[in-house]
Amino acid sequence: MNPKKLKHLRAAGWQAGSAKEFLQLSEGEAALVEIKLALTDAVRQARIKRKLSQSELALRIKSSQSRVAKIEAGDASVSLDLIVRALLAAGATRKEVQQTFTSMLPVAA
Amino acid sequence: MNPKKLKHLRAAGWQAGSAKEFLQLSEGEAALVEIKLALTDAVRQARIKRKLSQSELALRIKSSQSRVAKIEAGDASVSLDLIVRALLAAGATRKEVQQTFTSMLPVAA
DNA sequence: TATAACCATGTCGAATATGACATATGCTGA
DNA sequence: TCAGCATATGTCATATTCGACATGGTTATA
Repeated sequence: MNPKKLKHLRAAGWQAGSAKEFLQLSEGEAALVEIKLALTDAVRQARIKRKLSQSELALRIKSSQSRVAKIEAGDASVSLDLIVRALLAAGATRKEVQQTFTSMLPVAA
Repeated sequence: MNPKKLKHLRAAGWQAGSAKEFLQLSEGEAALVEIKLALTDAVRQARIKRKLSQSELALRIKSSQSRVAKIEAGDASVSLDLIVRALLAAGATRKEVQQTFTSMLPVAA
């Protein structure tokens, strides 16, 4: 399975359920991917809202422009830790992070 | 200060003995730590609620009992990715996680 | 006591994520 | 046209995180 295809699948309009089936992800894995995507979208939105460049955001999290680009591109090599650090550094409040995160969780088990 | 949280902070690599050093945490770093703590608490609560042992949960995420113990202990070597995988595998619902967040001390921003 | 189930903690080689760097593309204003 | 800035993408040595294992503590049941 090639995780990099995820971005292209999404761009092509694939929905979560079908992408999950196509990539043969387990329920938990699929949910984690969806959570990550929601948070990476939030990173880009927060960064642009604050008129920060990727380089400026990279400085705040002591990382590099290329890695910020990978965060926003949904690159498979990026950890959830780094995504959340970037989101907070982009000015999102912890409450916003919590809401973005929990909104992606299942309503019932 | 809550001794359990103290332990978690120390495990996360911070010296929680002095307020001076505590203040050297950036807003984002502090927020990330608190988010992680809330989620590790949620993992344990969800696991126990469903009467799973650490070994059984470990099986579900293809990990080991020792790593599940470290997740729940807030060990610094555990990634946010793994915490969330465990949370999902433990069958946590949106409401449960929201309640775990809410049970934390309210923090401005 | 003893046996078993469960959990905590330390260690270690292997696997994965990291920042840095090079370089390409695209866009905008002089 | 072109210079400059922002962003995208690939590579790589290093740092971090991983599962696995060993081991000890606690509790319950016989």
